This record gives sequence, C-alpha cells and structure tokens, in this order.
Amino acid sequence: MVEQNSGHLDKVFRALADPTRRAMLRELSARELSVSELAAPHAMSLAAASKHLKVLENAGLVDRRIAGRRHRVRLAPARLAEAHEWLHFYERFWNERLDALARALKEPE
Amino acid sequence: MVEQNSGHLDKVFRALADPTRRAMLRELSARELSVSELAAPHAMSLAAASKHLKVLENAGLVDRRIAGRRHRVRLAPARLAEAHEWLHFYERFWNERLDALARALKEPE
DNA sequence: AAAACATTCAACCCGATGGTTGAATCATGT
DNA sequence: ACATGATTCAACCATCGGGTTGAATGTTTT
Repeated sequence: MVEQNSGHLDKVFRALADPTRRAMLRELSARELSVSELAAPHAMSLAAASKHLKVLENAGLVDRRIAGRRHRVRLAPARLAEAHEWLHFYERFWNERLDALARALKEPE
Repeated sequence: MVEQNSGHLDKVFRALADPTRRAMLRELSARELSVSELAAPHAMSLAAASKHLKVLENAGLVDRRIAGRRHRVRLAPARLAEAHEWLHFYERFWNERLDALARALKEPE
C-alpha cells in the first residue's frame, strides 16, 4: 500500500504546477478546442503552447482527436479526480482547524 | 477574476509533484517530526531531505518551529485546501462521466 | 500543382531542480 | 571545555523545463 498511483500523481501535479496549463484546462472546461485556439490567449509561440499541451496529454489530463489538419482537444477529467482524491485525505486536517476556530469564536471567555 | 492565487498554486502543485515530498506530508499527517525523522525513510542524504523540506515550507505546506537543536515540523493544511478547492471546480466533469456511464448501464437497449 | 493553414520537430539557450560531498553553525550532554 | 548531535550552507554536477526560431510534415483550398 505504498501509494501505487504515484506515477500518475507525479505527472498530474507537475502538469498543474504551471499557470498556462491550468488556464488551458479552464478553457477546455467550456468546450473542445484546437491547438491554435488553446495557444491564442497565451503570449508565446505556437510551438511552446504545443509543448504545454503535450505535458497535459502525457499526464492524461486531456484527450486529442485528430480531425484533418486540426487537432480537437478535450478535457479528460479522470486523473483530476485522482488528484482530488489524494488531497481529500487531508480534508480532516483543515476541517479540524476550522472547527477549532469556530470553537474559539464561540467561547464566551 | 484571473485566478488570483495562481502564485500559491504554482508552488503547491510543484511541491506535490514529488513522491518524496508527498510521503513526507503523509508522515506529518500522523505527528510532528524532526528533520532527521523526516529524512530517515528516504534513501538520500540529510541535505537532500532538508531541501525537500524547504520546498514544502516555501509552498506553505508545513510549519517549522525551532526547539533547541531540533526543528519540529508540522503539517500546515490551509494551502492543501486551496489546491483541493481548485480541483473541486472540475468535479462536475468527472461526475458527468459517471452519470453517463450509469445511464448507459441502466438503458435496456 | 501550388498556396495557405495547422501542428510538430529539432536545435538551441538558460535557469531551476534534485542529488552529492564536505565544511559550517549552533545546541546539548558529560 | 569538549565531543556529539541536528541542521544547514556552499560548491558542484547532471538533467529537466519552458521558452525561442526555423524547417518539416501533413491537410485543405483554389
């Protein structure tokens, strides 16, 4: 039970550690997009955006389906769920803190 | 509304992208630990473990209180909560998929 | 067939990261 | 005072990451 999906989590968290890539995921949450549509809002070359996309793809966070000369890129949420689940373990720790705060605020003296 | 806590998230996700550091957080979820206690299970020099610790500290994921020659390191869950919250946005996407799967399984034809 | 478009490849640059070792710092126990 | 213990610092090394530019690949349009 030594954290079997560690490999996934490495890539997923690494992919999420960049604001350009997080922004791309947000954009993909609205609709499927092509590579150049994804690149457009980000002040960098198309090649750089293409690299970011590859990082997301390699982490399993997006799917790509090639349709002629355009690549249609979609959000692939499963591995986001894994990351969310990993963090879920710690939920009780921040809840404990909120509870302690709430108790402290309620104390009359 | 352009993702104001982006700076935090960069560091937090980056810190989480390493299995040694994730393991350290797990260990800290059980109890406060010294630097050498944190380093012990990980086959690397103390200096290397100390660097990992600094990454966690810099991301705001742990607190350190110096007590004599030992440093007592504690989990600091607040920024984990931020990361969890960031991922929460996508929850509807993996739920949608599960719903679709459930519907597909229920269909008689 | 040729031109325009969408995307990637390859080579390169530079700063960051993860590791090492050996010395330095500072606190504690005897 | 001294030796031991806990931690960090500094220098170094190899690899990776994010960016660039220019050329290459494959697709569509005319």
